[in-house]
Amino acid sequence: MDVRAQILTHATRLFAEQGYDGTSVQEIADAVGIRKPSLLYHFNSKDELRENVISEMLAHWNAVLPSLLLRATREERFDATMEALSKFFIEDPDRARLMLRETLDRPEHMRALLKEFVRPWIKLLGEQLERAKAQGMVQPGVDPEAYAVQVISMAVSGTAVIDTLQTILPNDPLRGTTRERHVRELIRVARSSLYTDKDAER
Amino acid sequence: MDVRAQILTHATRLFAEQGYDGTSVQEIADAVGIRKPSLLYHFNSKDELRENVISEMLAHWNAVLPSLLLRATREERFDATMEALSKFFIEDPDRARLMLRETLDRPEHMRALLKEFVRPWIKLLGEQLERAKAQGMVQPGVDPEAYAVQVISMAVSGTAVIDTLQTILPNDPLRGTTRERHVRELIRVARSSLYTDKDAER
DNA sequence: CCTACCGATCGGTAGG
DNA sequence: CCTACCGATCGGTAGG
Repeated sequence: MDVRAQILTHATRLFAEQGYDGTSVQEIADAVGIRKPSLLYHFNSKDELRENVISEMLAHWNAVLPSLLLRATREERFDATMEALSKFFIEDPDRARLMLRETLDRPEHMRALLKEFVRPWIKLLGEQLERAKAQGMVQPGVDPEAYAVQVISMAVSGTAVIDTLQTILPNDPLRGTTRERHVRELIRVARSSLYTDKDAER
Repeated sequence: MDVRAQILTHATRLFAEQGYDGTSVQEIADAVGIRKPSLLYHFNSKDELRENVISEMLAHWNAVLPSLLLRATREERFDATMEALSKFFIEDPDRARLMLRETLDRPEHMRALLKEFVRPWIKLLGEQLERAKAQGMVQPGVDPEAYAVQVISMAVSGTAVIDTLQTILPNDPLRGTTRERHVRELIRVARSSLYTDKDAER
């Protein structure tokens, strides 16, 4: 792996764990095993490094998520899609944490990113749900776009904090680990609050 | 208002907006209108100030939330309770943002706080839902404790990021503002994924 | 609650 | 990619 990629990897991890202001350039350089000025040769400033970390992550999302969301049209594929969406974040909680931190630290920047990368998908999903609603497949009370936003935000923020919630949602021999219980309940909640056909559950 | 309270107020706001590491003691002192060493006379260190900010907020919670959660037993009161819970966070989004930041920045500390202040309520709520489930009032698929955690985490993190989500969930003349749509959908999702009696909706 | 001051660390630059 | 170094700011202390 070349140095640039190594810097991005360690910066992503440290920014997610400690935040941008809580992480020094020195710390990242130490993790990579180079001197601070060497790092600043590859990325001209700490801020430029942060922007590259974010945009690299969004690029990864854009390569994976679209194919996931497109499958969400049909009910029988809903479980699979939600599960994949959760898995995408759970397999690397740093993704969710970084997004959440950027939302808290630079709301205006995040607004621009959401508008460009997420809004089109919400709109598409909203339209599909609107049609399903007209056909009576979706509960009449549903606000399709608000629902879509709700579910995505549940998946992201849920994943970001799940390890900390372990204390209040213990492992259960019958129900599985905290993570399993949390993901299963997330999918169940999302599912049973959407479709009309309640018998299709489980 | 005495100086101590002023310091806490401004520190709460600034920590919520910019984070602990993103806020200097100087900045807080400026907001209050005193010199930095004067602030450090009231709170011996920045860390001590942070601890006071957090514990003051938890004290506020503990004065308000218990009475809310106790009302959650009966279905007919569910809407009112969820609405009050959402309103509690929405009326001052800094509360939610601060909690979320503390969870990201100091997960071990937050774990201790959750264990002490939140876990008992989750357990109680879980037991009540378990009984309601035995009576057939609650859907068979529900994991009561996981559900309770899910709903609270939805309310907290949803509130923390709602202003930023405005871009992807626009105001709608028919459905109201972003906040209204978000809160309404949150309540609908929480409600319709819990009870058996679907006709009681709306 | 203030002035004056401290060592440590911050992001970043010069020059090779 | 390194050594050497910069001014600015950090949290915090002494002393009144």
